Amino acid sequence: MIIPESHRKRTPAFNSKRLHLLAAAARVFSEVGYDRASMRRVAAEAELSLSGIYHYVAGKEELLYWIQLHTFDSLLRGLEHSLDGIEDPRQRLAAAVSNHVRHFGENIRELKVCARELETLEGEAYDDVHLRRRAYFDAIHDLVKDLSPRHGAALGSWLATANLFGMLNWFYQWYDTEQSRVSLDQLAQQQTALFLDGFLHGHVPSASGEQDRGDQ
Amino acid sequence: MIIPESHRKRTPAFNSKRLHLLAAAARVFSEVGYDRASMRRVAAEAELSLSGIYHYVAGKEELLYWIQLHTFDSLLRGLEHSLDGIEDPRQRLAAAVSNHVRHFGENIRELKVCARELETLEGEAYDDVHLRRRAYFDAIHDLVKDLSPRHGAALGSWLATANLFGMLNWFYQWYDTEQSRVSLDQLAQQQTALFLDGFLHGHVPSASGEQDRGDQ
DNA sequence: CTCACGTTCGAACGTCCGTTCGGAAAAATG
DNA sequence: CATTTTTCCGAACGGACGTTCGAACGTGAG
Repeated sequence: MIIPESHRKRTPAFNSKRLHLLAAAARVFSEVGYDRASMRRVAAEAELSLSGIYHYVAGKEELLYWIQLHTFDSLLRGLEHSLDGIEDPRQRLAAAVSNHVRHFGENIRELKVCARELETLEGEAYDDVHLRRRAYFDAIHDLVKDLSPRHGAALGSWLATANLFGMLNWFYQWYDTEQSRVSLDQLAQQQTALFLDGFLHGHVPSASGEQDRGDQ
Repeated sequence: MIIPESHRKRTPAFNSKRLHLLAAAARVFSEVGYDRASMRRVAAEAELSLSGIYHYVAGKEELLYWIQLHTFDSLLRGLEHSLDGIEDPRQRLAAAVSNHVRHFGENIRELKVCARELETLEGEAYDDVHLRRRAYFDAIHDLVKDLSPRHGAALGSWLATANLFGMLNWFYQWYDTEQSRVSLDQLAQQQTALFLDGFLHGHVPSASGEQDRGDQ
């Protein structure tokens, strides 16, 4: 996991095939969880033989490692792009939430794996992913700090940010791609309004959305 | 898992010993996750032999089943008790949040197992736990609906409740019993204020608390 | 074509896991 | 006390898992 990225000769399709494998692994991991997911199942999903996997990655842990690394990188790059040119702190936070929700909607399997398996990796691999995770958290935390609420004894910005991540990351527990009646845009708007103004004062331009499934 | 609760003769200490076993299992499950937790490790933690476990439960799944059932029952009973005599919708929600946070603080291992292993059980066992989970969600949802925010096009109460659970349940990802600088009371107050009035308008009576650990 | 090397695979290995089983120890029962 | 039943355990079984290995296959370079 030291990412030596050994420079052996490789066929042109190598990288795209590895991405295909990672996507298949993300599907399996998100469906049954990392521990219950077997390499045999991943192989079947990737249309590869069991041993064929080990030509692209060194082992099961590395599958999770690359999935998480790519996802956090993508989240952070998307965030920076989303914030470009926006000055108003409120709108900047709204853009960040929108970016996060959009990523969740587009790559729900990878995000689910990231949210659920935060403590699975160990050693260098964990540290490596944790660095990205920390950078993303800090970036959002900075946005929250820039909001500077009027009251003197304000809510703790760190605690508020942690709770914001709770709102955003619990998403995968209840969001159902098929039967959801809220669009991702509406969802982002509602979550932004809820975080900034609360349930009592929050409002969104258009109609509200509801679902009908239960949750803890 | 049909809970036949066979009425064989049992020594007086049977129930307390089983609770001791469940607590040990909760410790192991919360530390390494249900799938990585081995019955051998649980046995060691419970100061029992491996095969001795099977005198108290039928298998590994039943350990998880009882932990989750007891926890949700305790949450729901605590909620009903907390709401007793309180009329104001705001204060009722505050009491609910306080109850949830207190349970988390006191039984963090069990709650962590509940939050993390929501989709692990299958069949009747899942349904049985899901019933309690659903009842708890509905109870909180009712409190949210009773808040009746002033604006016409309000935020969806279902979505808001789901996000509230996200705030509350993400807790275990970052709360560190040892080094936390926020008391559980302060935490509950801040989370209530954040949900009701948002980060911009929320305020709590006493000082705010901060931590210094990173998060996704 | 020939050769070298990236790619793929079937078969197998060693390990760890959940569970079972028969009997010993302990406790309850009379 | 004797007898029955609960409680506890060591040993082992069968299976699933991650990984390895050597050989076959495909492909591009000389």
